[in-house]
Amino acid sequence: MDRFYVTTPIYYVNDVPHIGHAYTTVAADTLARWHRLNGRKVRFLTGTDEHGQKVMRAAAKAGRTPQAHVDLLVENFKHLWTRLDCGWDDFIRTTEPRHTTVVRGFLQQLHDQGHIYANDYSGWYSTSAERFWSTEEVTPAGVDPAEVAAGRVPGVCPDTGQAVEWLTERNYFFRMSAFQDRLLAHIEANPGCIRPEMRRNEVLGFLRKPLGDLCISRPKARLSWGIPLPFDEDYVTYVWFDALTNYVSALGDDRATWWPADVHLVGKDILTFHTVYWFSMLMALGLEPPRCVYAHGWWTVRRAKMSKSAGNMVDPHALIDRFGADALRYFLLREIPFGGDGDYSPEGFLVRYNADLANDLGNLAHRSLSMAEKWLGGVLPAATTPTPDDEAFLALGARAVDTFRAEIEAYQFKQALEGLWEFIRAGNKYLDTQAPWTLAKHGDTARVAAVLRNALECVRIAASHLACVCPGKSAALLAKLGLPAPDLRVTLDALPAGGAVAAGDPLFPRLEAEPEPLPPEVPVSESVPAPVAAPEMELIEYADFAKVQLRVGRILEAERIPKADKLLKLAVDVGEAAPRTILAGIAKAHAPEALVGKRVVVVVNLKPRTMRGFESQGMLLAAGGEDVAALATTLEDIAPGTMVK
RNA sequence: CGCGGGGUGGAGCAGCCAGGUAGCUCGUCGGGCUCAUAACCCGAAGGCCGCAGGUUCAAAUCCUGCCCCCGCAACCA
Repeated sequence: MDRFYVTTPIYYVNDVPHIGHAYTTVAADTLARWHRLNGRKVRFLTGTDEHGQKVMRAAAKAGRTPQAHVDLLVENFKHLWTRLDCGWDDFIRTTEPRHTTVVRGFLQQLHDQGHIYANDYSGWYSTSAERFWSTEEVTPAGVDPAEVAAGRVPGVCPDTGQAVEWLTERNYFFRMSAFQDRLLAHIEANPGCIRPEMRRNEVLGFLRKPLGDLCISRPKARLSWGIPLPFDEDYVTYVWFDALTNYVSALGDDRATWWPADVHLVGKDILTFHTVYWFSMLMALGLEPPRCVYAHGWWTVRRAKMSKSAGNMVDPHALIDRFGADALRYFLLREIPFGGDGDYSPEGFLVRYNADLANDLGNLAHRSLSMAEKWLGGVLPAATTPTPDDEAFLALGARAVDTFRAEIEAYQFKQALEGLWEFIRAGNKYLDTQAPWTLAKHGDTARVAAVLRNALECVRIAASHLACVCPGKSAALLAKLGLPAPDLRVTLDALPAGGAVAAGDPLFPRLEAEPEPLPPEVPVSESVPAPVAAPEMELIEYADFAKVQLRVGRILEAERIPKADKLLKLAVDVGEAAPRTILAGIAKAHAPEALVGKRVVVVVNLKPRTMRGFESQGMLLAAGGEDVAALATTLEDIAPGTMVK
């Protein structure tokens, strides 16, 4: 098995790349570099997912054709990967003919083999959300779904709150259910095929429930920007069927060489698609499932979820600007266990950078090289017979390298780097113990040479192994040692005697915290060349606004609702005979008792809606996103019921 | 009882599956060194391993119950 095929997901081209995208890609690139270093044939695939409604809308707003639009946007990703030193072997775009041809071929094959059937699908369709919902999903809380099914109570879209209509639509389905048993058997027989183990258990749990068939078509009338079905041009291919196929379509004629993939790296959010859907698709097509799907965790920012609305997306470009690509790559892989969630903060980044890169590694390299310049004239001495101390030092190196090798091949980057750093720290300790500066004073030039040479071999071993994690700095460091390429051998006689070495500037200069907060929470980097479509604002007439009736209200009572984290039940005086019952999703930001007596602004002519068994007779105005609902109020104390306009 | 993850010295984590001296990084304090990027090396302080029971010669580790936190789901008109 001397080949290694690693993939990232294809990223949705309409997204602005953030630290999460960078994470997966850096991990994949590191694996690719590592296996290449070890002489294996490697193929590293990444790419972009370019179909779908969002792209079409964004293109329309920008006044471009969808294709022209994605041609522009794809550069966002390529540019970032280039800056991050991520050297893909292949970059697949789902709009390329080499991809669409394979998708259509797969669909035709499954169709011919009877794995695809047409069926009328009936369900509640929400025009606003552009999707179907089940009866349970559109049933207002506290209502018997049977009432909705019978048409006595109108259903509402859970996403948009708009009305839904019962629609019957002909669609094509993949008989995924037929593969349930085989899927289960495969995953049980191959413990390593879904990792970490926790994720595998999740999938197994999912597969123990009845598995439905997969709708793999969308009527063109609703969605035109996609790959037409080969056997019915009135439909386009479901986005996941399209997207997942990329891992095979990118191989072209080399499929026999590279399939099955050694590992698909994915985020935990798309695990089901990459296991249940993808495995069963491959089984139906007569292809092997990938050897491993590895689901990693998510990054939070200062313990908060990263989201566009919170405006805390971490922009990799800003971090590269300040710390360099290699430091970012190191941080991503070293900071958190691969598989778990992790937290990013500028302070944490700085600590990691200074402690590991500047102090441990950078300083070891710099002090060793400086001493070599000072006492050896910058010339590498010949290797000598190691003393017991030297042997012990080398043994630590061997152990560190063993750990590094084993852990990285098990996708445990954090542990791999921790292992390597034990040797780097040991290098600093070795220098302190051997104290070449004292030896130099006593004129023991032979031992000074031997000690410094050994320290430089340690630097060489560390730098060589880091070639996969920090390719730029690794090359720079090896160049200081006079080496043109990494040399992974764990010996004390690898460096060529007589070679010139020079300290030069520190590799990772120590950085102080900036007085102003570090800048990585910029929403969109200016260094991204491609434009991002500006949000287009629809203008309305005054008459439209006048339809909304607002009044000042005073909160009389407020209480939590059982089993609802976000919902508060309020009694609000809006100047009417009786107070209104209003449900508001503000429980995260406001304690009920603190709300009583407060003035709020209420929409009084909104259709009542039942949630959690209570009818809400209005809506409070509030600023902010999900968890930061700042309630709107009036500056002056004014009587409940007063109109607001 | 919706699903899952987690509670270990000031911070972040490992150890738990295969019970038996509680380990690492950062921080703090003291010392050393002076080759080096105020870096490096040594030492110390600091933990009843969420709570309560149980099994055992022995529990952070196994079992039971409870409490708390975080995701997802539900829920934000």
